[in-house]
Amino acid sequence: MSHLQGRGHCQSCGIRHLSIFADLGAAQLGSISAFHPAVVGYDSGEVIYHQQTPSNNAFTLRHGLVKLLKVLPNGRSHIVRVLRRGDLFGFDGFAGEAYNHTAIPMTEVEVCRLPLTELLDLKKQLPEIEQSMMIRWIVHLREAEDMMVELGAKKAGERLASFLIRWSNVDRDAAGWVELPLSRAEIGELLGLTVETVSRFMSEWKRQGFLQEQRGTIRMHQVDELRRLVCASGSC
Amino acid sequence: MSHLQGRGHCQSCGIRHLSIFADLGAAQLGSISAFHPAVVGYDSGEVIYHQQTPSNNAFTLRHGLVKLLKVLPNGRSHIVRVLRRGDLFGFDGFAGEAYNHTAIPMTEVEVCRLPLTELLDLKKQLPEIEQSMMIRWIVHLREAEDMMVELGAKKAGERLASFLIRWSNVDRDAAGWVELPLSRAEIGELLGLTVETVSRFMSEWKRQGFLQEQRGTIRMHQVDELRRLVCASGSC
DNA sequence: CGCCCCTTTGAATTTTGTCAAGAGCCGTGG
DNA sequence: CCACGGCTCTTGACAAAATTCAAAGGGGCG
Repeated sequence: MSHLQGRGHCQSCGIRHLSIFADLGAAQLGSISAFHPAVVGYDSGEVIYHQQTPSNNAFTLRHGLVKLLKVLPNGRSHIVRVLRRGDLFGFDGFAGEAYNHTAIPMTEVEVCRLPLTELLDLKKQLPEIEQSMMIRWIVHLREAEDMMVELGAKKAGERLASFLIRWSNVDRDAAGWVELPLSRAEIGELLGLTVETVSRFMSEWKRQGFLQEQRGTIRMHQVDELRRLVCASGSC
Repeated sequence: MSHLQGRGHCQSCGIRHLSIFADLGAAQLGSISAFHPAVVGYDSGEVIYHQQTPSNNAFTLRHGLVKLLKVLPNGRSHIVRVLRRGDLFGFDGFAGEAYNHTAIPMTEVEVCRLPLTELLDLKKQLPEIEQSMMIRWIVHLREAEDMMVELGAKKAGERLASFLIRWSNVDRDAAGWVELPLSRAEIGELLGLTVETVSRFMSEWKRQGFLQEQRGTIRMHQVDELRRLVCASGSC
């Protein structure tokens, strides 16, 4: 069950450097000292907010992973984005709109709940926050464009390969292992494929030695091989 | 060939009400009186800017249609968005990034070329502009999310149908006709389909009387029929 | 241990893409 | 004015890709 964990102190927050408050100087830090967003914990699979529900709060992800997904009336669903530490989400209310997607943790998570009215005030007062949010929007837009190309112009193997390559470029440990806490079904929902298709390619690549996997952790053994094989002729 | 048509006067601009300057009050209009963006004309098929090129100008589309597309190294390409009158585009430079896509007119067009440095100043001075740009980014992000669902979770017929339905909901004349200045190939690039697939569905629907077409203009004769047929079980 | 969920794999089927050819349309230049 | 070349669009036949259906294997957890 979700539970309030208390009030956050943005100034001393451990992930402030990843948040929209990252660029505040010492002088501006005082301005946010009165801002104590609720820190809320959620279990994997709970709903942080639901699509088409009024958007009154934005959130910053403190740790864990969150998926943003859209569900069609017929039950099919598509994951629109996977969020990481420091990501801001749920700000549709800034444009006067309801949430456009549903936010669900894929692991245990902790988020800061930021009331939009307060956040709007802060944003107006502090140009650094303004700027930081603008950059995030532009970057997300770019990522969304890139994802549309993945979905629209590439085939299954290419999509999966470039997803894995992208994924394994962050948080990879010294030995090259990366946590991949997505089920085959979730990878499918993200890439517009079925579970079976994802599974087939993964198995094939494991057989060929391009990829290793151990309980939710993968290692790209031969990124170049995989890239060459699947992204041949410049599709990745 | 593209050609400079002179300097624009934002205050009296005919499409100001559609632009990021729409919400300025009489008082603020003076602030932009010194801002005279170049007005530039382009022919269909020219390049306004090219992906991976430094982004120093944003643009506002005055009339005509522009497609934003991404080309993969292997030549495959995908249309990421189709712009209409009043749309702002090419602002990647705000995030310090090169253009993420290529902008090409699909008709003769006229744009205002807005130097990012000047636009940034205006944005800082006038909260209305700030606000207006923020809302646009959020809305684009929502549209991008919706498009990802189209591409990832729907099949050919469903994508095409919902595209046509969306398209015909704007600029439809009294008799129900809408200009559709996209070739089958372009519709395909937008929806992640081949020319042939698009053509097959269109022909089929014309045969069935759901759709009429005359030299670049279409009419959805029985939107409900089409919706029922193709979007059965709630996919649209 | 047994249950449940996730994954894998196979086989059949559907969907979409590919290739090829012909039809329609339009503008150019003879 | 008409013929020609270069387009886009359409259509068919076939191939490839991906989904669907079905069944079995595996691992974690109560």
